[in-house]
Amino acid sequence: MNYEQYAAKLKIIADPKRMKIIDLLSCGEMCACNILTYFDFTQPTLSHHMKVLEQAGFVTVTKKGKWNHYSLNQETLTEFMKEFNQLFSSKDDCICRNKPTNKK
Amino acid sequence: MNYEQYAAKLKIIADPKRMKIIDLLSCGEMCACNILTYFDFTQPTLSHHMKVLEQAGFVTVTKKGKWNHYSLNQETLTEFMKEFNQLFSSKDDCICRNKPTNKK
DNA sequence: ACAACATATAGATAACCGTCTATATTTAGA
DNA sequence: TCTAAATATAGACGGTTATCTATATGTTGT
Repeated sequence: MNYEQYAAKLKIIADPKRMKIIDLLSCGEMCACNILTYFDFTQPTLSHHMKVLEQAGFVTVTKKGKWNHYSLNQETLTEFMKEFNQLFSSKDDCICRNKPTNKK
Repeated sequence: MNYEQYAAKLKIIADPKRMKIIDLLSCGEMCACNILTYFDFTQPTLSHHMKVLEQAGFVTVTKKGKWNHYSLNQETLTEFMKEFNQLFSSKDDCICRNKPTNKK
């Protein structure tokens, strides 16, 4: 488990707006202008969030004419969830099994 | 699911140092000065991280003499994981089931 | 070709946060 | 009671980021 790497992915999810976007997409694809109706921020802000989600691999975009259709990347999400579930479960290679001698 | 509330909790976990602290505690309690030996930041910084983790309920502290002994709050963590697993699974009350008519 | 609509980019701003140094507080032992 | 060790607090700083306005780019239909 690479802390830096996984924390970076978690940070992308740990935003209420992006969480809501993922929830919106969980039942099927939506175009950007439709997603936008669920929020009170501006179009460039949505564009920014979608780019972040896309670059992290959580979301896939397909351009149809002037519309961007977004959908969840289930593979990435499933893998991400699996990693998360292992985060706090005890593991053989846990660093705490290799502690230096306790001071106290 | 309250996005603001859950995102706030997620943000606390989404820090590589705090993730490592949780990993360290996953095999049992440790005192602050011992945890500190695993990092290259200063003691006040650790104090800050522990306070954040404690206030979020992820970690419990018991003071023994001059030492602070920290341990994971398994109840909170388990509940937190459960919520996370429901995050991206389709739900009856998902907002996407209540979409306004698609523009396109 | 032009108008209208969907999206992207650039640049600015304000808030948040992880970290530091300096210092205070608390506790144990000599 | 004095010293040393563990921890907490205060305040400052720099980097990141979510947001905005203004504008550009791309696409469709008339």
